[in-house]
Amino acid sequence: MATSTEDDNRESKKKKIDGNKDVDPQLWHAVAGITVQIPELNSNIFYFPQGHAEHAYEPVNFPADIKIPSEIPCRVAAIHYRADLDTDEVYAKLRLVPLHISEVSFDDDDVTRIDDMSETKNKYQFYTKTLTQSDINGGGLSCPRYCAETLFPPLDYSGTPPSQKIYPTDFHGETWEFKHVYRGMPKRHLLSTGWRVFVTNKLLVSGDSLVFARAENSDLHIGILRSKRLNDFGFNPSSKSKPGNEIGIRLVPPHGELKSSSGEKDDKPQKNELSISDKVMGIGKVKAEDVIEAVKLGVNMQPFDVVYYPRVGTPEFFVKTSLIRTVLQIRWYSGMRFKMAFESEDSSKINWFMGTIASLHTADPAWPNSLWRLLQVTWDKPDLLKNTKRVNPWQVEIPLNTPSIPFSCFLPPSRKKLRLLEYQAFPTDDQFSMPTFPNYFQTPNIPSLHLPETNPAGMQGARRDPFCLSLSDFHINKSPLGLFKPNLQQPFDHNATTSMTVRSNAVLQKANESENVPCSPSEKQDHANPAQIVLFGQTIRVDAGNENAVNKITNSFSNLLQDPPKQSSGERLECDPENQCIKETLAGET
Amino acid sequence: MATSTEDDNRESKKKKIDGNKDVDPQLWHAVAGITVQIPELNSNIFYFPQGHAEHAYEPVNFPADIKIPSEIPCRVAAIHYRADLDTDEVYAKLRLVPLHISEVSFDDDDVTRIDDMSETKNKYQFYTKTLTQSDINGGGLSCPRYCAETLFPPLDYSGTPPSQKIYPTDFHGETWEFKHVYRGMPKRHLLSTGWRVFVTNKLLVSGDSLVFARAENSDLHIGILRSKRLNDFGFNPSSKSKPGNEIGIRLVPPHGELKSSSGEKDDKPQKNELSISDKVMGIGKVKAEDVIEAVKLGVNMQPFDVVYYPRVGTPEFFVKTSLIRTVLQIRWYSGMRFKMAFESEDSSKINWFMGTIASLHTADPAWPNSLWRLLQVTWDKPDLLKNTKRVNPWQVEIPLNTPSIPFSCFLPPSRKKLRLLEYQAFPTDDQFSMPTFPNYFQTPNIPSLHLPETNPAGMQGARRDPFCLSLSDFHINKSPLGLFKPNLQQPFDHNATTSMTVRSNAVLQKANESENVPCSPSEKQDHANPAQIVLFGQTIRVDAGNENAVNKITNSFSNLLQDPPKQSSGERLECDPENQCIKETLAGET
DNA sequence: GTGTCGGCCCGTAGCCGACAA
DNA sequence: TTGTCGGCTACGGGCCGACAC
Repeated sequence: MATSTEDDNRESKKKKIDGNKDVDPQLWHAVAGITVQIPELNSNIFYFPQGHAEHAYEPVNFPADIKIPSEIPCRVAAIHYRADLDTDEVYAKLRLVPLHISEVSFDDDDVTRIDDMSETKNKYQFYTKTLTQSDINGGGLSCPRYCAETLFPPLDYSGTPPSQKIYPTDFHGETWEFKHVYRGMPKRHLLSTGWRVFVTNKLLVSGDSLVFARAENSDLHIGILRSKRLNDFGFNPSSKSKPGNEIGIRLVPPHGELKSSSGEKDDKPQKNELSISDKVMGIGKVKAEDVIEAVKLGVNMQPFDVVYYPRVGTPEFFVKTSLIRTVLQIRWYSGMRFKMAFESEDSSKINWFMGTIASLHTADPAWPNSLWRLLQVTWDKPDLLKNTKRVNPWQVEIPLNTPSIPFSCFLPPSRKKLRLLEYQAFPTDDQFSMPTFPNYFQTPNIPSLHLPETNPAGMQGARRDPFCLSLSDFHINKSPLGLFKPNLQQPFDHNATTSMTVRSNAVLQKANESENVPCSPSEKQDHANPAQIVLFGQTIRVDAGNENAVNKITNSFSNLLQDPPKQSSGERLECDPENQCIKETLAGET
Repeated sequence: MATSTEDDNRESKKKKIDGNKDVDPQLWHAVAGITVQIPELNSNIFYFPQGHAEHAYEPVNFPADIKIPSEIPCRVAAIHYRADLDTDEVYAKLRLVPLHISEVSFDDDDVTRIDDMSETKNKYQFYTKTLTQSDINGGGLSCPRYCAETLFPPLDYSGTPPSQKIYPTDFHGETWEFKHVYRGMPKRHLLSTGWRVFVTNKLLVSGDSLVFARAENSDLHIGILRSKRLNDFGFNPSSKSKPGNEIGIRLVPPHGELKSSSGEKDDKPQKNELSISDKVMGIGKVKAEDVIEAVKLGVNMQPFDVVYYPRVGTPEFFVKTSLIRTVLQIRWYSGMRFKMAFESEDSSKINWFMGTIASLHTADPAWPNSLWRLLQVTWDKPDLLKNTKRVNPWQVEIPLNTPSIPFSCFLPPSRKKLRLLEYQAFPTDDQFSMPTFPNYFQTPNIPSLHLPETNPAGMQGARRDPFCLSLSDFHINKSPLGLFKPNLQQPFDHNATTSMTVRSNAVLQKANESENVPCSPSEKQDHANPAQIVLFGQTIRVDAGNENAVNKITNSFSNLLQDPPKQSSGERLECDPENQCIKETLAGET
């Protein structure tokens, strides 16, 4: 439908008919946002009804007659990566299969991986351009040389001016036609004819980003990454979310089909009119009844589907079990310093914001034991984040060398085991004992955890601690946006913050080792011989690239429960961030 | 919002905020369609769940666990006349209060009328223009001289060319600005600047009608009457309703907000794109759950609200009790000739179609005793009405002198009472004995009816029977569209059809007496002294203008039950159509 | 190398009278 | 009297190089 010339017989049109087809996961992630992570197929997660409810566009009144747990352990049975037919907004549809407590694994490597290697491969070359005012209002798109020369088909420069047609396809398989011309003085690459149609059709505004992706077969794809101006919970200073709503959820009626400005009822163009970004960002996308239906099925141990729109901005409501385990291994206290990642305004990089935990309160009295938005926080720059008052513990990172930590949480390495009693002697009365999750950890196959501590002294002052993997590493390695790398490699000031990660590092398994700089950047690993380990009676195959993850888990447990498992690469031991950073356990030793 | 000049301080904008306010009933009726009638406030009606379900845009699955009657008697406790904020489509919201059988009145005059007189007054002058292709595609609206000179503010003809701005307000209170210019050779009135904006905004197409209304204070109003091209149940030959659906209900998903053509995803204008008329007409507007909710409340004798979009085209699902009584007094049989009113394609007049009752079958086996769409019919011109197979008995009129009536249903006047037994001897095996409604009629205050017959011999061949009021009269008198009168006065060929009305004539109370030609057109009535009558132990005040209705009812019953009530104007007695036309009763005499 | 600006050109929306039914 | 048509015109979309950061 976008290609209007008659001489081409490329397939256009018709694609909209066959409903919503899946988008390539790499393309999907390229526009989902740099902070978005979707659990692996078959991995175990905790599903949070509260978090799901935040994704609804209307208030969710959970039925009072059934007891709804604050979280439901599930297996991820299916993942569909898709794009909204109206807005192009990406979303993921996950099928979750509730698990009995006895079935829950907190180990990332219990996942049966299907085609892990194929996912690892970078099938695309990406370029992301944030649209300027001139791109929108002017006659065409000013296309950076790198994008034109690297991703577009080779241009015959003999023309006057040199020009060609390019035919990228959007996430629905629709093909668009643009005139690509090299002209001006000095010469530059422009997309002229066809660009206006695209802007109008996709309702682009300046600040939105365009993602070009060139597949291996030279096919060109085009995706849209809407501006996060009005993003999650008032990150933006001009946020319109109502004051007084501590969590900052905006409840608005669902927006219907998109209308272009020219289709508005008003005859004057309205400057205050909401753009599509406003409609996409910060607004829940699912129906309250869908949330309730999902919860009901989950409570009854029935499989259920959830739809997750990452650009809505509220956190994921499914969290890997391993990450929850990590969270539970941290002693949280009020006054604790942390940093948290936010997508930058042009969505191209991550901004880190420092804050302090003000208190630990459950967000909703209906779930007195929930981890959801457990942390009530204050920010060092409160004006920028004034509507973000509560965050999830798995969203934050704990910098190690922040001076404001009231007393060291890192105990000497000799003290291998701590009793709960000792924690209760801590002076901080906001100290939080996880109320529900110990139930999971006290099941037979997940014994109470007592993790080892190491001496953090050696880490102090390190410019980049080789023993500690940070969220920034995680994102560098995970992102298929290779072109973002220059930005991502300086996500925060390493002079000031050496980090203890809270987020799951299991994604490291997908990392390209050459980018896995913290340990031994120049050292190539042996991919030939996957090792096996035995953990809790389970045989786990250690794929190349998975060793880190396995090591982390096994190290975490090994000091407590059994002999150190076989190490496929011994030098990796000290690279384990959890071994380094997670020091405590909550349940008493059995 | 429509008024864009700065020099005016009329209120514009802002009106959309305060939700949906009521529209003046006269304005409302002007665009609801010429055949639409809404019962009076406080009148008694029967609510038909089946009919309500036809107004849903999705299949209605009534709960199987509760017994749902085919009709529920109700009092009309509130009426809101409104216009859809998106489409300008008019709709009525009625609050219905279920009645116990003992409370049901079949008498139009049990209604407590509030401000009857104010409603009677014609507060507006109307003009309706059906839009031509030139009006839509050309630069402006060709405005008939009558409309411009009668409804618009007086134009100063000294200009070159003479022109002014006019500021009509639509049904939402939004004001629009049009340049009204008198130019061309020969001179004519045109709306130029501003017209295009209105067409685009309201998504008008040729065939739609524009209703101008000038209020007494000279305020100008503008309403939209969408084309009925795709109207009720395939009246139009090009109807897109699916074959095989006998009733012809189209079940389509709800349409979202309107999109103008320019807002469509496709960059090419699509000729096959549905216009707003297609979206408005022939498509249910209410949710299935709303229907079910209404029915549930009704069954439990709780008040409930219903929303009725007259332009959807399926019949009203609330019918005055008096009309139902009339229906029950007619002996229906297969082979019976009838005529039925349909709105003409340009909505300006009524077309009458002749047909024959094929059989009497309940439309849905779930309601074996329902009157809803009881009549299965064949049409004299079946190609035009091929999807209208079933109609409600109260929708039709029975012409008296049609030769195809197999035998006279009008018995001699001396036979004042008939026994059911006699009917059962009739040869027509499709003869129908009303299965449920006798329950209502056998209640103490509505005794079994035995209505008088009069000799129809005198009526045969009458050019216009003074004793029989037809549907056409009804519409002439009811319609506030005074300008339609020239069309309406010849709704069908009086040489061929003298009619026995089936439709309620209670609306006569609103009639302007000077238009009430059948009886004594030149005679003015005495408005000074409202009379009272006693009927079934109830004192009924006979307002001026209500006498006809009261007379009809009282005459109908008087011969059976008690002494003739006081006649406020004796010469009106023979004017009663029911006295003339309703001949039979179904229940045996008690 | 690329964002922004002003100019120019061309397509078309919109207004017009001519003409005919 | 008013529907339709073709022409004219003014406006703005869209493409251009100049220029500056």
